[in-house]
Amino acid sequence: MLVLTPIYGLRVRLRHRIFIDTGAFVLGEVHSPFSRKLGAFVALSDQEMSALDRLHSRRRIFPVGVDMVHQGQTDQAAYILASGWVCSYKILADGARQIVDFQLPGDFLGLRSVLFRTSDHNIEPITKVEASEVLVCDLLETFSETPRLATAVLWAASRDEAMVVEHLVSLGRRNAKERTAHFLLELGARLKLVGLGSTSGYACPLSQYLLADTLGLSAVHVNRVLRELREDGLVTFQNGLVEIHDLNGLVDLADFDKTYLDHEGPLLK
Amino acid sequence: MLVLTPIYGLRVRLRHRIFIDTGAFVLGEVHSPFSRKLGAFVALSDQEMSALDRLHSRRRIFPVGVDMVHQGQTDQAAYILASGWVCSYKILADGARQIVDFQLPGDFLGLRSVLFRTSDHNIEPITKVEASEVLVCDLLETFSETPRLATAVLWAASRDEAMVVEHLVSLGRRNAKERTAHFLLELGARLKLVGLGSTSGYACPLSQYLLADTLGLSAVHVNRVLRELREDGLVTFQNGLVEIHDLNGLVDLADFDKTYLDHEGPLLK
DNA sequence: CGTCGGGTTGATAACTTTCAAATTTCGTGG
DNA sequence: CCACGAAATTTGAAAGTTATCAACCCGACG
Repeated sequence: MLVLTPIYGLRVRLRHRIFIDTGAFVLGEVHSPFSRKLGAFVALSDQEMSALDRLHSRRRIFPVGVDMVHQGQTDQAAYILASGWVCSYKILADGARQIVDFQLPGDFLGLRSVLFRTSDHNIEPITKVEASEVLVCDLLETFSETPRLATAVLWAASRDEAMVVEHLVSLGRRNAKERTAHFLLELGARLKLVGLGSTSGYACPLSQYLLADTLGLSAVHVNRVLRELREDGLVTFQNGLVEIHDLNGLVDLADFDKTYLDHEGPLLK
Repeated sequence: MLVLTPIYGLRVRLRHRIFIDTGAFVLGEVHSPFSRKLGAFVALSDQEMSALDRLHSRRRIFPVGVDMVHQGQTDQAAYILASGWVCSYKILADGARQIVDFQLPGDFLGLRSVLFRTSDHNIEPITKVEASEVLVCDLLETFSETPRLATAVLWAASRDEAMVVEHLVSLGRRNAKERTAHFLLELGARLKLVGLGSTSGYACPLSQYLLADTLGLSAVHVNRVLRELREDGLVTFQNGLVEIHDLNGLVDLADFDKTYLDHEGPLLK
């Protein structure tokens, strides 16, 4: 049920021509990352699972580099990411960019912007993206038919919010190394939740420039920090692959909240 | 109707014994900052106004320095701040603190934590605080009777969220001076919305330590930055009073989004 | 092949913190 | 009303962190 069949997802070419899948899955054959993630919060029945899958009807594809949403754009849609990664960011007057958050497969996109109508940030695909457009009415209908799903979505949304806050804390009070470590751990925890990674590593399509704009650093410094982390035997981030060599060391360095990593079963039976 | 009668709010003693009120108001005689703020988003009828005022029945007082909410605490309540300032913050393992957000009179407190049940941050009063405890059921009832209020509250919540994001951007991509300027402007805009300040200044009970923990700086550096801003003729922050001497200069320096400052009438008639 | 977008490294500059000490302000008890 | 101690502000000097500039390398791709 959870076998991932790589077909058209982003692929990372490694030395020696090994391919690693970063998020594609075949619809219909397996449950989506979205169901999988929600399933981690609330134990879902088959009926609830299929109610979720029905949300994935209006499938759309977005190419790399073309913004899905612009600052100030109205007529927002909400999406569920099926495969690929996107980032939401803001641009300052001097051209500097700050990435606020990434959305990974299984994440909801623009849930709030729909309510608020206008978006105050840009959203850009990092990789080729497949997403299901979700109409507000469909969502509400699903919620009223299967209320436990509403709980699960709310839970997921709260987690996203908590992550933005943790990101803020990182920028304010962690140094470059701690910040980078924290970010890599968090990414890992999120990916693990949707079956795209483990505590030992994951495929990651982010360039050092993207990392820099996320961590509030310069790309050059990100490079140095990654080297230090590598030399310390903590993590390796090379060729699109993050390998965690010393989980405890990293968690320790980053002051990472382990509860993210550790919940195996659903929180709500 | 909007006369503010200072009675028991925080007062700031200035040179020459001038007192400035920072948030007290007499309940019953005037509408609360909360109604006032929501009124800025959605034009409210008298009936809606009084529906709001009814939410203020369970009044509670919190002294300075005693946390209202602890990290990990369950059984959350939601509050509407009537007077005084509070901050929400996180503490890192090494003892460093990052303030995520301030709540000012008229702000909602813990709206989300109620849903999520446990709080992942601490909340502490900066000044003596008066807040109305709001029961979820009362809130929902109010919303169903006066749906436009739900819109307004949602609007306010979205604004709060946007502010956290903007804060994150500041920490990531603005230097100390820009960041400080941005923060002071934002605070001003928020206070103006509830009638506690104008574009020329406001009373502010924050110490330089609090500022430092907000801006991700050291207290010493905050002090220097404030001096620079003062010497540049932009703002003055002394004796609990922020005076904006060159609004355009500040807005320019901070790359501040003026739409915050400029909406005079309600956005939704 | 040549270009182009990453990645890597060194040298230098800019920004921010830390430490230490003096000064001012504030609250409280006499 | 004054005096005292605690807390907050202010300033200087030195150290640490991160950015910027410049150069070079490498693999992918047309």
